Amino acid sequence: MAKRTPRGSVTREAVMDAALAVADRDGYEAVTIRALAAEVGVPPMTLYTHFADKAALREGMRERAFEQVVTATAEGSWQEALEEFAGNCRAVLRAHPNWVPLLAAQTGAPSAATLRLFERVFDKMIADGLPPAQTVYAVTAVLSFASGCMLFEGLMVGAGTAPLPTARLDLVRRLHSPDQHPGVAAATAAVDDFSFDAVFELGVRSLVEGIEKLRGS
Amino acid sequence: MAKRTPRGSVTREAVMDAALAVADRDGYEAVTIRALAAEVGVPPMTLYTHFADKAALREGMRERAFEQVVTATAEGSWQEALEEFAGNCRAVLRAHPNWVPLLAAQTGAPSAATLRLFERVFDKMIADGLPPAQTVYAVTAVLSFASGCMLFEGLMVGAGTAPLPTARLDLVRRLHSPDQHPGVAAATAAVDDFSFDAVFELGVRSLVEGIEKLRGS
DNA sequence: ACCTGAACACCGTTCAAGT
DNA sequence: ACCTGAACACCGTTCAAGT
Repeated sequence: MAKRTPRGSVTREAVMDAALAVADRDGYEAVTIRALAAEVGVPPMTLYTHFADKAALREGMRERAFEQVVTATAEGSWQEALEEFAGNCRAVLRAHPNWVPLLAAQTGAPSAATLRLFERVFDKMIADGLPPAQTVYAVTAVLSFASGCMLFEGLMVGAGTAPLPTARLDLVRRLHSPDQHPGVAAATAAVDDFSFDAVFELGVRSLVEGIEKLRGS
Repeated sequence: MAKRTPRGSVTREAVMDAALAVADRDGYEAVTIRALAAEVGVPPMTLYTHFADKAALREGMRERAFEQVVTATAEGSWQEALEEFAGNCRAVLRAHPNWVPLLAAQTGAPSAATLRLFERVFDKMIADGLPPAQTVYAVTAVLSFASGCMLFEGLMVGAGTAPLPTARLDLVRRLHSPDQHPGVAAATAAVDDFSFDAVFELGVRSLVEGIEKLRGS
């Protein structure tokens, strides 16, 4: 599967890191084969030694970025592990808003780092009495929520370019006619400190509590 | 803002519907200006009468697709309204898996249809005693989860091309070495009827319950 | 004034020429 | 055998020529 590294040349990891760096600096769309080749310092066609096509490049970028999420400690309850996991997703994507589109990339086999994280969480949940099957549901739900949250936040604040207060103001301003939508106007007017952090925490906490209830079933 | 429709030509809505049809039939990537022009039956450059650039086209597609979600009834509690809303998101995206990448498109002003939905949900939540500010958090959380769920499902089953049991089997097969990850292996082996529907329902229910708790605060 | 054909500056990828 | 330059078939968009 994995092509061997051409002698004396860059590694696959270095290529993926360079691609992530280009996305960080110039935007997700700027990651072209030619631009990446310039970044790495090799002729464009040489890059195909490290991936089959552009979809494979994106998948490699996504997996490489995900490895930064999997820095969880081995301590604590599964509840804490799940919250830390979600929090790491958020931290990484807030630090690198241009990586958000990678969430929509096709997936391949999970990396060893990913499996190590799942292993730890699954073990804790089973030890706590959760039905083994439900652990998969739990992790899927939390990961989905975290992904959707980041996607939605990027959508509303323009991929992290605007500060959060601006996002709220924009939301209010976008209301075409407050007269026709008094409920929306009242709700948005009452939010004077809207924060995606709060939405994120509310969601993760609610999901964890919902999962906890599965213990008795 | 909106360019006026050229006389005797197609409307903006028709262009967006045609774009959604192309995505449905040939895939999201196949929606090029030239392919869309052929679908509509006009010269490529004529399309720029209806949108400024490709990003605006994608935004128009997303908004148009979202209008299919906003078919909620006016009856029932806000809990039911939120669940119906999330369910509609799921139904539309499962019927049109090639539209999933639209979730990552930049957003513009919400359409009148979107506001009408929010209006209804906000009104119900406020009438039920929820703090007005929290209603925004609630809707954001549910919408984020629904989006993330569809994104994640599309990621795992290849944008709806594979049936769900296959998705589970793939998940298990992707485990590099079951020996090294007994917890993961046990958890996935115990899941003999993994269903994204169940994850979706678990998540939506948990989020709604988490929001309900805000009533007293 | 509005519409749109031709042209431009890209893009991902093929393939055969180089080594 | 492996690497990669040139070439191909696209792409979104500009712009000036048409009406």
